Amino acid sequence: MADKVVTRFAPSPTGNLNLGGVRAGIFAWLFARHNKGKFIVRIEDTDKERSKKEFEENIFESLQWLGVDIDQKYRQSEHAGRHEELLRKLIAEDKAYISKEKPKEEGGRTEVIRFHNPNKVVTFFDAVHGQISFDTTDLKDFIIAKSFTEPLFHFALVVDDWDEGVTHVVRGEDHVSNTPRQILIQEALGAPRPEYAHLPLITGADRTKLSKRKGAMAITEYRALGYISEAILNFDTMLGWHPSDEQEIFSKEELIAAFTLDRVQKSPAVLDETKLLWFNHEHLKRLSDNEYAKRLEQEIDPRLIPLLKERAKTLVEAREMLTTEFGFMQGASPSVELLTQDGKITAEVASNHLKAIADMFEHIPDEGFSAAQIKDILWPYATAQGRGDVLWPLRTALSGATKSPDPFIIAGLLGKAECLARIAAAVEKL
RNA sequence: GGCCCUAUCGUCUAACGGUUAGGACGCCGGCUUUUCAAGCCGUUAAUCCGGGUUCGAUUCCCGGUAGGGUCACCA
Repeated sequence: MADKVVTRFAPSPTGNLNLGGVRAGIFAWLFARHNKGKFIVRIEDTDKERSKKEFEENIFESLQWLGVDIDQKYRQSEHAGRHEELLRKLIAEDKAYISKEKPKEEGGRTEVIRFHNPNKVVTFFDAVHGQISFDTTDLKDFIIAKSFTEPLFHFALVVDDWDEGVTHVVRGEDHVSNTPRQILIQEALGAPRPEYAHLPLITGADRTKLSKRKGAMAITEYRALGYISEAILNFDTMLGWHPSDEQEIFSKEELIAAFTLDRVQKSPAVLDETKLLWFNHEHLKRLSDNEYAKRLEQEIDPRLIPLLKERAKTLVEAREMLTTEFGFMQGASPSVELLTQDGKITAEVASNHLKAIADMFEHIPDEGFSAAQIKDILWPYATAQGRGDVLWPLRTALSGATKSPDPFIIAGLLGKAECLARIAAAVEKL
């Protein structure tokens, strides 16, 4: 523990980052930040056929959006010289050799570099699973490079982790079975063994690993759907990790302060979008009004923000509400059916109540025309006359909508003159 | 199939040998300023099975079963 903690996230740029993939990055980063260590992102681009620039960009864009700050960035291909050097060294020491092969496919290569497997049992300690042992004999003399300039990821990864001083390898559980061969390479190279922590997988409803093929959404798609980064970060962390108390909503700083590897779950977790929606709403509610407006990225009456926070679970939903539940801000033209609740209230009753309300409104001074004030004045009347009969016509006269906030809030928002105008228009129709 | 990992409400999880097995999401029901949300209250719901160890197992051990991961000249 004397050494400074160094972790890394090593994605291959072969697809957009999804909740499963980024989880390894988040945990490695959380662990580094919690221990005041260093966090590295290394793009594993040794597979030139499948690696794409756009995916690399998507990875960095997603991390940045989530607030996962990076101390150092590498690209594996930048280290080709070093990989070749150590490949030659291993061969010189007879720990690896050039192997003649019969090509598997048309035009395949006839030579590859294989590792001299010492055929031993490798035991390592995993921070989440405890001790794990493998007999590496099954691995045979596995291939570590296609050629001196084309190392395979097992080899390149070990070299890079060593050179970059990585002390803790935090990654998905799908890598446990890769670990023994990487340890063998480390030992041949004389590289130190880092600590390992293999995270449980995140699965879809079918309980298999999340993958783009099965429609796992990219982080950037969640953003487009109106999710905010605080919620994604919090939710993704809670999938497979749990604090010692019952707190559920965490800010980024709280997550860093609370995160430890020993509270990481051993078993895989199913991704539940419903709970994500709840997390999103909770974090949306916690945003300051200013911040909320900024995230909405559109002009909005600031008085609407607290109401939107209460009702909308995503930013997209909030934007939609501006034209539905809050469409009354732009005007209202209720039908007679709406005003009378499809005839449940007679036109005469509705009309009389509206006239009475207009009269009461007239007597409220402009500066006292607030939701609370209006309610105080109207409530006794509504209670005496039948709340449904009074409040429904009023709400629909003002909103023209089946769904809206309550009539007092609407009235406060519209102001006295507008209310009187809309009530008069409704009375006219009845 | 070999090897490895895992196993508590539908889902995320708590309980590091002794609890009426706790919380959250969802569902359902109720209440509320009788629209729609939100909010509040409540209900429903779980230790995979079988053996041990122990005075006592969700917890420790073994076996079974089930699920997953991995077995590339991908990462």
